[in-house]
Amino acid sequence: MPRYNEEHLEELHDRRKNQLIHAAIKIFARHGIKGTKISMITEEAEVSHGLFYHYFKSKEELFTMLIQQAVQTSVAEVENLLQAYGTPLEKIKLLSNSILDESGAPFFMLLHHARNSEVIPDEAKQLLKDHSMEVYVKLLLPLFQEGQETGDFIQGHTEELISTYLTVLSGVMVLGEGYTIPKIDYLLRVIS
Amino acid sequence: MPRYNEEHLEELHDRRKNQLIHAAIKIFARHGIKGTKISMITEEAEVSHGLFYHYFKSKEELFTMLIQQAVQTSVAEVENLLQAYGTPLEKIKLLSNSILDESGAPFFMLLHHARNSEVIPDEAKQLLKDHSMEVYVKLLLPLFQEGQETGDFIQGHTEELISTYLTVLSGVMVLGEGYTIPKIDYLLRVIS
Amino acid sequence: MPRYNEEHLEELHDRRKNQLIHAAIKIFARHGIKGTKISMITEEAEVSHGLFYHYFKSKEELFTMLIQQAVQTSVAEVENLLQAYGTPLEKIKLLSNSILDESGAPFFMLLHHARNSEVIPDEAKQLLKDHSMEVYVKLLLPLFQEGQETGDFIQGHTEELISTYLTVLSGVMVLGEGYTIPKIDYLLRVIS
Amino acid sequence: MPRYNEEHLEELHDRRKNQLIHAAIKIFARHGIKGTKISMITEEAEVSHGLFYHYFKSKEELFTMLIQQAVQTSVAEVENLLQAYGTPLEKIKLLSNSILDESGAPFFMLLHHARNSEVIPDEAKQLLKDHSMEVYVKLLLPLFQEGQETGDFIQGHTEELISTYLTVLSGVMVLGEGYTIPKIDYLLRVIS
DNA sequence: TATGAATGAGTATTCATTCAT
DNA sequence: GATGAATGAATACTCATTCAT
Repeated sequence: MPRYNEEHLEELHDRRKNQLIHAAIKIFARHGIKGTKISMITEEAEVSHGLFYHYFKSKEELFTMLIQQAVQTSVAEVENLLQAYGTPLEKIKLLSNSILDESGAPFFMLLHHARNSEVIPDEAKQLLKDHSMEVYVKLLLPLFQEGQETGDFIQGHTEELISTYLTVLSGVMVLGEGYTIPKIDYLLRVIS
Repeated sequence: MPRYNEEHLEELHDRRKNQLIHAAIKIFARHGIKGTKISMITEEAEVSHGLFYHYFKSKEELFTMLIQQAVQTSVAEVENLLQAYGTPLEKIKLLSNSILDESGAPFFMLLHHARNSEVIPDEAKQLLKDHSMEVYVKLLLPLFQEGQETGDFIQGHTEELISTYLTVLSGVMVLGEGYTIPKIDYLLRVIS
Repeated sequence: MPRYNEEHLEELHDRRKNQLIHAAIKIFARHGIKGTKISMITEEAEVSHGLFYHYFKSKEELFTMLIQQAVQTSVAEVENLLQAYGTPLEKIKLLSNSILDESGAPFFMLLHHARNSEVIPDEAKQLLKDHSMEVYVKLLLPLFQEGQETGDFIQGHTEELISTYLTVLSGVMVLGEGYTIPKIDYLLRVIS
Repeated sequence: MPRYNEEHLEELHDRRKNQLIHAAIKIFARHGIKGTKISMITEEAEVSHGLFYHYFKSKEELFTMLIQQAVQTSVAEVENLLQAYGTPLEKIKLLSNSILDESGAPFFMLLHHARNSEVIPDEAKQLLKDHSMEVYVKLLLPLFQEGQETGDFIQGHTEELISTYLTVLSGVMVLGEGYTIPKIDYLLRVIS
């Protein structure tokens, strides 16, 4: 048996783990918790199903972890956006684009499944409760107010405007196969 | 020989069946095929689980039937719409409203689950294949062309415009709890 | 509602009951206890499945009753045979014929299923224990001894001879569809 | 990577599978398809019920497979017999013996249940249709013709003679517990 | 009586999880 | 670590039996 040094082993460990995580995101996003079998994940990752349990304690634990990551990442992304240069419209366009490209979808689909699933772990439920639309509305409020002042965005109830736009964005992201993601300029018409 | 008339029996039969169908739509819409247990449906309908199998052969059969109904109903609804009086914009507003109210959501969610489920019966898969966005785009094409001519709708690639609007509508419908359905006038901005 | 007199009603009752019994014999004979559903019996008798329970307490009770009848009838038949006129060979030919014709088969198949079934009621098990091959061997012993003396039958261990012949007869009766019942003269060669 | 070699694993797999197959033959032979529960098979094989489904897709699939094997094996056995040395009578005695010993019974009982079962899979039904008595009659025809010429067997319609003997043999095999298998010389009297 | 809707115990099957190798 | 055999809790489905009409 060849001997690897510690570092190499750890790297291998992480690679395997990421392999499984990526597979899990993909499958969970499409099929939800109940709809995905461990074997679907391990087949996607091209490992044996037994190996799953070397890296994660259970299906639920992994699901919860992914939800947690998704929540954290998304809030961070919005916060970053606010620091960026540009007009409010440009920033929202930036945000929309970062969501609409391929990588954004699994995040929304994961949350979507979490929200509509009977069986998600309590911990995940709590995460979702703390992660309602309101959080984003609050974060984006200053930006939208500024946009309404500059005339970038249409007038009207600001919170409602934000919430509407995010809902449209979320909906489009959640649809999955069989639908073409709309061009961003169409979507921006909702608010500008 | 029975003491009550056949009609009564048949009516009873239909009532029960509808009770179960409504329960099933509600549960399937929320949890998908894998996520719904027969017991969830029968509890919702307040009958024993055994009774389910007096009315349907299996969970899959019922699911397929519901998909079939949904597809048929929706096409019929759009066709009806085209006959209605009013400007193109008014008609689309009518259509949107009939979708956005409570009753429309389960239909979209059902189709959504069907599209993303691994386990749906072959028959249902075929139904979905024949029921792509294209069908609706084709149906609505004359209406949108007219709308573009009258200035009701924005200019540009008509098919893309229809497809975009339907995608936005579908997305919003699919989200389920935790999101507020946007006001229709916001959505109409996408095309008008 | 037309009123029937008592007698008529009773006659109707008996007719129905016999209808069900005949259906049950036919179905039990072919499919055994576990393999026959109440609905198979009631369909054969062309009544609703609910009616079954107006006449019999349970599937098991009916099965046990049929076994009991079968046992009693068969012993009686053999006893009658012994009183008949004719040589031993003629008598055995008579017996064989009465078994090999259509009506005999269900009896053997019923007993066959009872013997090989895990789930038969305790009462039926007891009946079978008391109704082993030995009973018939004992009944037929004098006849066969006489037959061996007259040269009708071959020499050898008499009980074994009887038991062998009855086994062959039973086996042939039990086969059911897909087999042609052999001509009796072939079977009689076993003992004569 | 596994520490033991593939061969070992495969051998283990086969051993388990055979364990289950033998248990299944025994139980199916006695109780038929409907009468055997998976738990009866797995208890006989001393494994958990879940393991059954690692090796077979369903109860029906296993049953069909066993029927198929039985059919194939039996035809092969008869064909081998024809190549053996000896007089026709000796060959038939050989065949009868190989059937009458313990191992032959389950085969006949399996086919018997398959023929009389309502619920056997279509595939199994087809197998049985192709595997009627006629197949064997045709195979054995030359042997019996030779036997009739040499005087080993009695004169008369050859096909009928074969079919009768096979029926007697089958019947005896199908009876199961409660009957003693007759001595072969008695059975051979039917044809010699 | 006669019917078929309704119930629930019993069985088949699936699949997350454990564990020997 | 890696594999896949093994287990058993959870769930789908069947069918004998009851009961309102």
